[in-house]
Order: sequence, then structure tokens, then C-alpha cells
Amino acid sequence: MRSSLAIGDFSRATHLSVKTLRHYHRIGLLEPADVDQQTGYRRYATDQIPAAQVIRRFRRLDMPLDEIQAVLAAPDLRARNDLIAAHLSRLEDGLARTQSAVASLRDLLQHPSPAAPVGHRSVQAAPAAAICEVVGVKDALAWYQGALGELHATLAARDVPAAGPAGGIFSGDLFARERGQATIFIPCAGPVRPLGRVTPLVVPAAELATTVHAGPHTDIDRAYGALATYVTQHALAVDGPIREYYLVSRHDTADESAWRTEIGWPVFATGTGGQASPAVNALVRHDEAGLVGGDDGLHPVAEA
Amino acid sequence: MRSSLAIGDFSRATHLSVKTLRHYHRIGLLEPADVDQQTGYRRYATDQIPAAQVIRRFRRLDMPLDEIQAVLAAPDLRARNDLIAAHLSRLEDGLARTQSAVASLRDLLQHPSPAAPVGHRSVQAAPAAAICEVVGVKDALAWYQGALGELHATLAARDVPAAGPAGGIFSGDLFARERGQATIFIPCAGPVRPLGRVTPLVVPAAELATTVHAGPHTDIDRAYGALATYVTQHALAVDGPIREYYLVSRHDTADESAWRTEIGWPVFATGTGGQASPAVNALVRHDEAGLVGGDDGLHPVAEA
DNA sequence: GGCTGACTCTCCCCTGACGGGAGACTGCAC
DNA sequence: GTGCAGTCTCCCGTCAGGGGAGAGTCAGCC
Repeated sequence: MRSSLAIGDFSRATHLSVKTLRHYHRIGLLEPADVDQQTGYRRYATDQIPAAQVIRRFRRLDMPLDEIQAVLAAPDLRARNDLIAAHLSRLEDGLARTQSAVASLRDLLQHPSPAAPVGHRSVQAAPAAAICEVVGVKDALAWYQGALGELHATLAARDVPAAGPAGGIFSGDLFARERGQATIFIPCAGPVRPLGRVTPLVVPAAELATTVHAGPHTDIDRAYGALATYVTQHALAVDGPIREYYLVSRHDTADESAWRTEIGWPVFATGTGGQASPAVNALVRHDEAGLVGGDDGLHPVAEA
Repeated sequence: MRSSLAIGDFSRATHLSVKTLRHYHRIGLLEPADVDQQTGYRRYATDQIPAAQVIRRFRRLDMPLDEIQAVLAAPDLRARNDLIAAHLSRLEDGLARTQSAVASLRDLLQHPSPAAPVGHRSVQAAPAAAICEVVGVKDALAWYQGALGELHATLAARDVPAAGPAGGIFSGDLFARERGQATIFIPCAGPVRPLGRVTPLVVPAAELATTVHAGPHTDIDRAYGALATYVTQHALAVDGPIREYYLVSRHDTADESAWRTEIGWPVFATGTGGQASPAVNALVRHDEAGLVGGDDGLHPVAEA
């Protein structure tokens, strides 16, 4: 009763390539039923075919191999379904991100000049309740939402009213090195006793170059670009972590286009001065404007 | 007039990490405005910020860097839009594939036993018009559609009627090594003069173990698995390239669930015989069945 | 002019999920 | 015995960067 298959036959049976099968063996995802001690030849059993097919299905959903392993090794149905549901919801997140990226790209190409005016503002030291951690830039959005929620909840529980819009303070490393210190705060009149991640903080005074960004945060790099251009051309230098004030945010309205975020860069003057000619955005104006000539060629993925 | 930024400042301005900027420099995607000959220090101009933002937008759509380069270097608007549209349509394809993969996974987990009966069939040599090429398994679907279309068109132009359903012959290497010889043919009574890729071919006689697969080709590995199990447990061996006959296909109906594909494996008996106990699919029945307990946890991506 | 700390440089290795290919060994039918 | 298809291991490459080492540089400040 030869009920075992050589790797090539098993490959034909499962549409997994020989290389792939060897790889799955190496990492322990799909062990052959038998391996000849002498020759190293792998032998698969026919009842391994369904498992291989399941693996193939998961891989077509881009599930990482270690997660597939976890799914197959899950102790019960519930754990399994949780893992699968988690992956599917990640897929949905990815789809939503893609859709917003398409919209954002289209917007950038069709309206190259954001015309965000940059101004100056002196902020004074102000007491606040804050959450401060080192985070990776990829987790920043999720972290921001969680931290802000916790802050609001804590203040509400303590009956402490907010003395202004919430804000954030972000180390430059967060962008330059993918990881850095991040702080979310809500100003409030009095001191706040610590609770959970929430600690009291005096947001330090600063001289800020600021601009107000309108719309969702996927586009916020435009405001950063405008600030960088302004700061550079006015012979200023950045001095410390960047601030954001969430004037109108998810907390206030679900309409992303109504959001208003003030970006503030702490600046100081450098010796070498002088204004540069306003050649800013020339590339976009000359080279990118009208890239999309109307409505053809660029439509959100979901429309098709 | 210091209108240039060090790499760290440019990173803050664009939200591209320093590592990423160096990488883009190395591959020539985004060259700094100036590089100090002595120190190697990079200097970026403020008017490079918009270009960096455009690159960031494309990367968020997972566009490969070389394609972004092509988009930025495109000679005119039309070429640009074509490249962008091509990428967006790839994204849509990916979405469609994901959706069908979710459906296919769910189906496999809910109905583990396909119960595809395997039979035997002797086919006789038959003349046909064929297209035969070496293709990669990833291009196989697109190639199949193109080849079949060309075959149909050629026969129609020549007024040669088909003498049976179209079929395919696929080398085992196509699955085992990701690349192999593939042939698509349409049987026809008389000989066919070559035209384009179409050549005459006598489909050789064979003794086939066959099963008929119902539904879209994303699930076709089930039929392959059933055949492999049958062949193995009946002490047979595969002898030559695999065949498919497209009894009901895209050419006949747009309803994928109505498709019927006959898979045929050329077999011959081996010396060592004997039936194995029907332990087939035990893994699925014991371990996978009901993995999705109803309708919760698994819903197509598009529904959310 | 010197110190110090932040910034930047290059170079090398790492990721995930395999694919390509070299060179050696094995299985199996004739 | 022979031939050849199948299989083995091992090493390197992909893509878009990230991590870190070790060395060099810039700029404010005294």
C-alpha cells in the first residue's frame, strides 16, 4: 500500500511548488509524513493534501506563514476563528487605506498648491494631562487614538474640564528614524493626578511657526512640506519636537474633510539670513499639475 | 540663502525616513539637489518636497519604485496616466482575487469533502489546432485566456468548426517548478494551417484518470487533490503531462459556478498494488470541519 | 580655538516567502 | 548496467527598506 507521494507528486496534487514544499518543511509548517533517514527524500501522505490546500488558501489571502501555523495549531474553533477574523479585518483595513490613498493621490495631483499660509505663534507654558510613550511611526495612528480616548475618559471620570484643544508633541526621530517619543495631551486648568498611562505635564512655552491643515491626516504631509519650505526660506531652524493641535478632529466630527489640525514647529533664527525667490512648488506646478486630465484614469478602487 | 535642507530636515518635511531617502538616492529615484564631494552629506532643495510627497503617495499604493520612477520620467501626460491607470487596475485585480480567495477559503472550510468521483477514460488521438508555449504559472491564467481567444478567432476566421470542447495540456513542471510547457487546443476535424501562434497538433491518445470539477478555477486544486488521492491509493503512477477539458467555461457562460472542467491524469499501473483504507480527508473532517461556525467571522472583504 | 552633542556618512546584515541554479546523489524502468 | 528524471542541499537574489556599528562632520557655545 503505497499511500505516500514523492514531493513532485505532492506538488502536482496541491499546486504548491517543490521549492515551496521544502520551505514549509524547513519552517515546520507542513512536515512530510516521512523523511528517509539515508537519502533525505520526503514522502507525503494523501491525507496531507487537504491541509496543504488549506495552507494554499490562506496564502492567497497573504496570511503570513507563522499565522497560518498558529491557525492550524489553534487549540479550539474559537481561537481559530479569532485568528482568521483578525486577518480578514487587517485585509479590510488595508483596503480602506488603499482607497484613501487613491483619493489622496488624486487630490495631490489635481490640486498641487495647498496654499497653506504659515504664521507665527508664541505659546505659553500650560498644564495638561498627557500620555507619553516611545512608539513606531507605523503604530502611531492606532496609538494616538487609544491615548486620546484614554485621556478623554480619565478627565471625564475626574470631572476635569479641558482648557483647550488636545495636542501632540512628536520627536523628530519619529519621522526620521521610524520610531520616537510621542506625547498626546489635553490642557486643563489644574494639576491632574496620575492614573493609568495618564500623567500631569506642563507643555513648555515655545515660539512656533504654524500652519493649519484641513482634512484627513493622510494628507498632513502637505502642511509639513509647507512648514519646511517656510522655515528654510526664512532662515529659521527647527528647535525641538514638533507639535500638533487638534482643533477639529475625529472626536468632534466624523466628517474628515472638516478636521482642522494646527502644526507647529518650534523655530529660532539662524545667522545666515535672506529670503529665497518663491520658486517653491515649481516642480508641482510645472510638472505635476493636470497629471490627471479630468476624471479618466483615476478612480477609487471600490468603484470598479 | 540657505534654501537647502539636510537629510534629517528633509525627512521631517516629507515624512520619509532617513533610511528611505538614502535608499531613493542610491537607486536614483530622488537625487539630492547637492551632494558634498568631501563629506558625502546630502542637501535637498525645498522644491523637491512636492516630488517626495508624490512618491510617498504612490508608495502608499504599493507601487514598485521602478514604476514610480517611470511615472515621474514619463514623457507626457498620456504615458503617465497610462502607467497610473495600469497600476490601479492591478490593484483592482488584486482586490477581486482577494474576494474570490475569501469565498474559496470559506467554501473549503465549510464543505471539506468535495466528493468528486474519479473515473477512467481512454481518449484517442485527435487532430486539433493548438497554441503551445512555455509559461510561468503566475501568467498562466492570462496566457490561457489570450491563447483560447486567439484559437477561437483563428478557427472562426478559417471557418473550421470545433469537433469538441477546448482543452489544455500542462507539463508537471508548471506546478512543481513554477514554469513549464503549456498547450491550449481546440479539436477540429481537419488539419489547420498555422497562423500566428496557432499550429496544428495531434493530441495523443492516453489512458486518463479523470474527474470533473464544478465551479471557478480558484478551487480547481480540490479536483487535483482528489485525483492524486485516487491515483496513489490505486497503485497508479502519473505518466506525462496533465490534461484539462473545458466542458463549460468562461467562453460559454459568465456564471462561474456553472463551469465544468474535466481534469485528466495519464496513468499506468505500477507493480506494487493494493487498496488503502479510506482515511482520506480525515484531517479535514476531524480538524477543519466547522472551523467557521456559521456566518460569523468570515465575510468577504467587500461587505464591510 | 576647542569642546560637546547631535547629525550624517558608509558598510554589512536582516526581514518574508520563496525562485534560480549548481553540483551531487537516488529511484526506477528497461 | 544504463540512462534519465527526480530529489537532495547549499548559496545567492528578489523588494523596500530597518538595525546597528564605527567613523566622520557640523554647529552652537564658551
